[in-house]
Amino acid sequence: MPHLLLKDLPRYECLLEAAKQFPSLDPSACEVFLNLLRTGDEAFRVTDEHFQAKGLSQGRFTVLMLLFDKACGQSHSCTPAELADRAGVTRATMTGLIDTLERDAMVLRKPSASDRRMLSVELTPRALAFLAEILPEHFRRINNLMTPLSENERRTLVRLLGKIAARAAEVSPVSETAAHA
Amino acid sequence: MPHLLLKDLPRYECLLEAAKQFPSLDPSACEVFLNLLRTGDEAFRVTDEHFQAKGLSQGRFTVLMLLFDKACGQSHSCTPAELADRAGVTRATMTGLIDTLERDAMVLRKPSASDRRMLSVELTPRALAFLAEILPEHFRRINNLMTPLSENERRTLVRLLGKIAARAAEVSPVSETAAHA
DNA sequence: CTTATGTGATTAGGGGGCTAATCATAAGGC
DNA sequence: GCCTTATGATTAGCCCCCTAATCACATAAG
Repeated sequence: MPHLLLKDLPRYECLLEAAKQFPSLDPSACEVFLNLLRTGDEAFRVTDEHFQAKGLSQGRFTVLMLLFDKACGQSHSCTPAELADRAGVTRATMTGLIDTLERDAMVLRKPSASDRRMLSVELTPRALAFLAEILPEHFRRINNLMTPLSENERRTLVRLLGKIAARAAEVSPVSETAAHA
Repeated sequence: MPHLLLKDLPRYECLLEAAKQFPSLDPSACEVFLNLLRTGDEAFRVTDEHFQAKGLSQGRFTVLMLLFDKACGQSHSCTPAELADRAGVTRATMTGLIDTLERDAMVLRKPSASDRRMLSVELTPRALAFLAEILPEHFRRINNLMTPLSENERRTLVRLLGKIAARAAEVSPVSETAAHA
């Protein structure tokens, strides 16, 4: 779901104007920031539109992909805690996602033999068929979105985004509290 | 609030591997896509962290900024419909946002004199003082996030993001249905 | 004037995030 | 063995987003 954002980005001249009122405002930094958030949202929307048409949310898609990745490896299952950790959501949220996926017969909860506190979550055959149906179109949408960029531009973009992401990780590291809770 | 996303991006080799299974998967396009969404989320988090500490959400901040922009111009107020339109959310959502802002004494609802269906929403002095307090730190955080990029790199990044955003607007234009509902 | 239609705001109900609290089971110290 | 502590999953309750339905008022047609 897109973040709430100004639909019309402030124009550069407006930023220069506002900078007079707020000395700490750096117009070029703000411009990058606003464009980054908006483009991220637009890109998200392109794929989310497809998911919604198929009755999927981004959260449910992520869970299915994590389990699909597991299924391609050796282990066929995963605990809710591991899924929450890898998806970057709380365990409470993962409980809710698994609830709706189970209701839609996409996953199965199975008790763990070794530790009776734990569950193991598995994809159903229905989920595998569903993913095989939607993934090609998903990738096509991503390709289509990126067609305006040459291979060279893609490398540049990834490099510049990486600089920002690395800086963000320094400035406000993802808290480890969730993992300990 | 960040989109639910894989915390650990698939590495490039994994994308190449997965491409064998899905012919429609273009590794470089996917790489840009995943980095864009993740970096957008990280950037969002840097500012949202600050907002949350001040008891603000992104949605409420956007509404305050829209009204603040109005207040800097001539008109001191705005209808909920206009706010919803400019923020890119539904009117129902805007009703909820205004509810919580009014509860926190940040905005006032006033009946319109000319049309008794309409309201006008105004910032309170408390909101103005609040914005004056938090905005400098908000801009500082954005500057800090962008320090790794030179002015040249910023221009490049904005240009490349613009290409994607333009493509997204072509591929899946923002529906006008919300405005008509 | 009366009625149909359009438009502003709201409400009702659902999804999906979150935190904090709860409950069952494990594991370790005495 | 028993009690404390830690950890897995869940529940309860909040916020913010959505769509669809509702209500009040304006406006135009007959």
